[in-house]
Amino acid sequence: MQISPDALAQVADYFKVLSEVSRLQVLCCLKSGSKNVSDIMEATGLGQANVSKHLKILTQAGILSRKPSGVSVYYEIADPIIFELCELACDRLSISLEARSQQITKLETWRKA
Amino acid sequence: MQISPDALAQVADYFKVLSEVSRLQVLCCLKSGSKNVSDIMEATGLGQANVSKHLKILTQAGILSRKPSGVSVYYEIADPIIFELCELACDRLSISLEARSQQITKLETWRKA
DNA sequence: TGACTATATCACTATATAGCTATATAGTGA
DNA sequence: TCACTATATAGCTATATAGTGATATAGTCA
Repeated sequence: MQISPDALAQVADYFKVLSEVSRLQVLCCLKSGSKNVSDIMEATGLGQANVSKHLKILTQAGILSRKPSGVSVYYEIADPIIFELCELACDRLSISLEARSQQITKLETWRKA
Repeated sequence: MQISPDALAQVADYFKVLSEVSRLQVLCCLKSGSKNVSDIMEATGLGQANVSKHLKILTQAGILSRKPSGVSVYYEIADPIIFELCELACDRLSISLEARSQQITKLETWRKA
């Protein structure tokens, strides 16, 4: 193993941030542009404390940027790379779904033979 | 929100598989080629039951393929895309490390001023 | 200043899972 | 068949964290 566990831990932490549905929902609803916390709550249906917590995690990971404006706070995507990551993951998922359906087809062919 | 939480859940699950140091260690040690469970145990230093569990998770996610051979079982990377994912994550991490060190530099410049 | 609103944080519960030990299963050679 | 080895699984504990309700903080307007 050439890569140190410490370095891998950073990568793992980064993926962990992206491994929660609620956070992905937040990212999706910010894809169209900057929003404040109330907007995000409405768009995602998540509770206020919960949204706040997720926003903090995403911001600390460098994925979102935080811009207070008057009494509210606007968040926006700081790092569009995450969408590339998500697309890669989606590609992989669609491939594996295809593979699965091919297997099912194969099984059915087998059963009929 | 256009994307259904169900679809996001699949993406989240995929990232979750990649969000554990032990599993990244396994992937790293398989980057050079197929290995059996004992080899993986030795390369990673993980316990047998634990390795077995992680291998199952990675295989079910479609990331590894499993090939029994006699009394042992060889695993190999089924989907090299994961390394692209990891590289993207690493790029992002190095960028944020850079940004952080720039901020520190900025702070120090400020302090000296 | 005080009332009001938006956001952040705290304290808690419930759930998920990494890692461990012990055990089960499967393949191999006597 | 039995003994042996490699891998998988079951049961367990400890830890992490998502979500919630209550509270704290900060900005705005009267």
